[in-house]
Order: sequence, then structure tokens, then C-alpha cells
Amino acid sequence: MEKDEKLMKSLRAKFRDNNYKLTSQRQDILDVLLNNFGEHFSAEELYEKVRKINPDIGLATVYRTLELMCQLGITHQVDFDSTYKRYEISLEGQHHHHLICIDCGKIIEFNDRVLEGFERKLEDEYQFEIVEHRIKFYGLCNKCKLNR
Amino acid sequence: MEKDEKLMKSLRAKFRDNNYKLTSQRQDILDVLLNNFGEHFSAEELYEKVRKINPDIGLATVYRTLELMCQLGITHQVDFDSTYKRYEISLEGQHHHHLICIDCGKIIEFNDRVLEGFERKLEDEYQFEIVEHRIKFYGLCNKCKLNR
DNA sequence: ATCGATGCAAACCTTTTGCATGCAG
DNA sequence: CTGCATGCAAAAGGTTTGCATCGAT
Repeated sequence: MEKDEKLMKSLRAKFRDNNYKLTSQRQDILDVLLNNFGEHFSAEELYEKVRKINPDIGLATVYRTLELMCQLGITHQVDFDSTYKRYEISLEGQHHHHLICIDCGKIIEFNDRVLEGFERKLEDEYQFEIVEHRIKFYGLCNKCKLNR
Repeated sequence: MEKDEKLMKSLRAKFRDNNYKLTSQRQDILDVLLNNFGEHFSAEELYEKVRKINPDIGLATVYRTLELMCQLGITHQVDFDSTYKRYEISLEGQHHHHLICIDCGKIIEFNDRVLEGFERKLEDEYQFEIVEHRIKFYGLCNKCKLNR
């Protein structure tokens, strides 16, 4: 839990350093975030999880906190093709991408650096300065391949 | 317009071959699709464009037709991080990806094959059969770079 | 003539907003 | 204390659905 403590400290600092109050609701949300590290979640899902810790929290607060955390770089949106928005915790230097199973919806994450040369080429060709990339591969996971 | 005729014919066949009626509304939607080839559009945007041809079409019909066309492979969803869904016409062998400007929202499309080797590697590593990929690079377009 | 497709309006679901109250700094 | 943050409920998108009618086959 040492690493978690350090991370929590840095996330709290992001609120404080930007003059946002560290309310108990925001702390509760950070707790849930770290206890579910690496997951993607909707506002509703986050709300349900936070309610187990603090049953009085309002859904609007969850939405407002998500927006603020995205602004502070604590979280960011991940856009899968769904009717609602999904989010995940941001971690510097942790570009990761997704393999998404079109049968069962399973999401596998992976990291890679192979794309960097490719990015240079694109930047030249289109006079575009790349800040970030999101890559998704759709297909069949091991299990679903067998069930066909 | 020769190529368009051929494409239109094949799209109409997709309805017919699957026993869906080729109503005037569906035909109007196909017309708009081909006359705005390559664009991404929301249901609302498509609705507005179709209304110029057929002012009596209902928004629900546009939604229902979009769903059907996605099912038939005529269109597919593209997921940018927005509050509403966006679609584009599908074209076999035309994998293309996006450069998205984080300042002005401009979207530049590009094609590339450099990722194929990378895909093989992922398939081995994760026992995952890749069917399709979607790649987005976020950054600053030429114009917005200058305005900073 | 039949049954799927349409238009309308209502329902739904997710997200945002206004306002009075609460609480961190 | 002060002003930002919260909870509630209402409003605001975007999308889906029920139902009577229309029209492609």
C-alpha cells in the first residue's frame, strides 16, 4: 500500500494546488478510484461504488467531480461506442491501449512504443503536433474464438 | 458519377438481399450518404440534410435507419468523445484513422498499413484475433499551432 | 392484401444546471 | 466567516419506443 499512499498524496495535491477544496466527497471518490485501479467506469458506476462508502453523496457531485478530475488530469475519458461516457484514471507515462472483444466485450490493455516512429511521420506529413493517441483493436478474445 | 451509381446499387442491394423494404425514406438517406461521402455525422445532422430532400421524414426514422444500416454494414459508429453518437459510411478495404485537433476539433483522416506487423505481434501475445482497428491521434493542427 | 416501415409524441437515460444550504479553508 | 461545493430536483440533450397509419412488395 506504500505506492498507493504516495499516489493518493499526489492526487490530493492536485486539488489543493489548484485551489479546489478537498471535501469529504472528493476524498471518497479518490478512495474508490484507487481501490479500483485501472478500471474503466461510467459516472453511474462510480456513483454506486462511492455510495457504499458515503450513502449521502449526490449523483451531480460525482458528475461535477469527474469533470474537475479530467480537467486536473487525474482522470480522462475513454470513448468506447456506448451511450454513456466512460472514464479511467490517468497515469503519466502509462499510455495504454485496448483490445476489445466484439463478442463478449472483454477489454485487454496493452502498452507499446512501436508507434513513435509512425507518429513522427504523421506529424511531418500533416503539419500536426501529436499530443496523445488512443488506439483500439477490435476482434475476438481467446475464449470467444473457441466458442465459434 | 459512374462509381457512385455502382456503389448506390450495392447499397440498395444490401437492403433488398436482407428482406428490408427499400422505402423512399431509406432511399433519401442513401442519397444524402453518397452526396456527403466520407463525412462523419450525427443522427441530427443526417436528419437535417435529409429534410432538405424530404421535409416530412421523421427523426425516429433516421435513428432506425442508422441502426439498420450499421447492422447491414453500410455505416458504422465512430466514437469521438462526445455526448452523441457519430457515424460514417463503411467502405471495405478503406481503414482510415483520425488526427483530431484538441483546440478547434478539426478532424484529418489518414490511411496507413504500417500497423500490420504490429497487429501480428499483438495477436500472438494476447491470443486475440484482430478484426478491426481504430486509431486516433490527438494534438494541434497547423492553424491552432500558430495561434498559441 | 399483408406486414413491415413510418411519423408523432411520449418515455427513457445520461448529463447539466439553478438554487438554497453546508462546510473547508 | 466567506465563498466554493453539495444535494436535490428540474431541465436539457440525445435516443428509443408504442401505436395508429401508410405503402412496398
